[in-house]
Amino acid sequence: MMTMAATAHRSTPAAEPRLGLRERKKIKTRMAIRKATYRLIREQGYDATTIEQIAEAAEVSPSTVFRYFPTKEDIVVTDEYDPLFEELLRGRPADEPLLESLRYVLRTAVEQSMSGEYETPEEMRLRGRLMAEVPAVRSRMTESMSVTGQILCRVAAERTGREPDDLEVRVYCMGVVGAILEASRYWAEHDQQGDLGEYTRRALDVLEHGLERRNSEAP
Amino acid sequence: MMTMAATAHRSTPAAEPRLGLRERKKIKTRMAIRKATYRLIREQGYDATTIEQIAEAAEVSPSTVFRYFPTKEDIVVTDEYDPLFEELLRGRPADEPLLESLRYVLRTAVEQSMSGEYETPEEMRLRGRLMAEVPAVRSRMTESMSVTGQILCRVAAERTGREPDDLEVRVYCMGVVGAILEASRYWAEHDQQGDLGEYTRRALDVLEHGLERRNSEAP
DNA sequence: ATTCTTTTGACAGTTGCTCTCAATTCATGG
DNA sequence: CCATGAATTGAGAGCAACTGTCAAAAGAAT
Repeated sequence: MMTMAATAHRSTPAAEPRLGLRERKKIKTRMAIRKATYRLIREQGYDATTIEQIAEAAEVSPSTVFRYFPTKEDIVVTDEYDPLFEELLRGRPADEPLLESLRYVLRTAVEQSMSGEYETPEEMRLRGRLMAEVPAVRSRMTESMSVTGQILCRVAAERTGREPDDLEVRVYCMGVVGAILEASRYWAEHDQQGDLGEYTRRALDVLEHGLERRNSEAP
Repeated sequence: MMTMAATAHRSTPAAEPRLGLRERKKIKTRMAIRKATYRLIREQGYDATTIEQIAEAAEVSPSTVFRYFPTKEDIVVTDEYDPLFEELLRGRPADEPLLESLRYVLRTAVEQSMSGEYETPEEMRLRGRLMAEVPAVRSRMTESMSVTGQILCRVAAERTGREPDDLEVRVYCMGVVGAILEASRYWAEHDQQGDLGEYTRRALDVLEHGLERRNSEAP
């Protein structure tokens, strides 16, 4: 999930000697492909950047690129925050209202992604720009959010004692996801100037109170 | 908009002699391409159907197919109900709560599309199946819904006296759209057995009252 | 060192999609 | 009815994303 945050660089380079050489190499090529992609897109734009160029810049074969990422959009979009999202969400008390939990989780997630701990601010800005400008990327990002929606469905189902496939549960969760995604798009379209955290907070307020009520500025 | 309904065959074949020969031919080839596509997909599946085959079956050149539809998904997905949607919506009294207006509009739209007036039930079923089974189609359909969301934004903005680009307006509308889309998906995934009209009604109920309240069965 | 497994690269092929250009078809005014 | 001009089409070349196969190379296990 998260639209704005992704690509966790959890592995401090020489940090986990438990992993075999193979695993470490995989992580390295994965990062190499992404780095190369980011650089090339920054230099010449998304469409002008071909898989071949990416492969050459990352010093792998084109086949390898496709082995690591099913589509070109995925190189940019792929989002490893879903597990964190679920963990944070399940960490909240089960009797807390779902929107309240989301307020906390989203605030935390935004803070973390803005802090530059998981990825550089430039990478974040670039992804935001691409989300706003390149239809294919935007579309892929929406798909990605629907996976997050499924996680939300499971949690919501548990809390309300329903099935995860329950119509009401699914509808509610996709409504929430749609709203949050739109807040992110708003942020991206406005040159990422505003405070994304505040936008998502306002998004949840709207979900809770509807449109009539004016922007509540209280915490 | 509408996910379930599309492809209005408004033109009774020899109905509008006001249009020039050119216009009429355009409409005819457009329909021919779609008919051919539907038939081929029904016979051999979506992926196995190529643009070349479609062109041959519709008796036009491949270039012409692309001239009429920017992508292959669009042949299936393209949805001409947005104008109707906007018309119906604006026909409602301006002081009516937005969700109430939507209830009416969606009910009407579902009825019309189920009645088989605009397209055959088979075409509708096929589109539903593809939406559930083919990722590319589902994705394109989501994009299409976001256009509907913009219409909704404009109307919502007028009614509440805000800008169409207002964050709250956009978030609210995309929440609504996400919820409705999910109801349609639910319907499609469950073999289109249930009552789509009821599903969308329940979707709006959830948006209004949240998840806690149990399925209200009263009108 | 040897086998065995995983990962990789080379390569060929398919398909969606774009672009250009010449030929055809239709609309229009004389 | 015909000539002129505009729109529509078809043919074809070309590009890039993606798939599949297969043999070579690299890491793991004995």
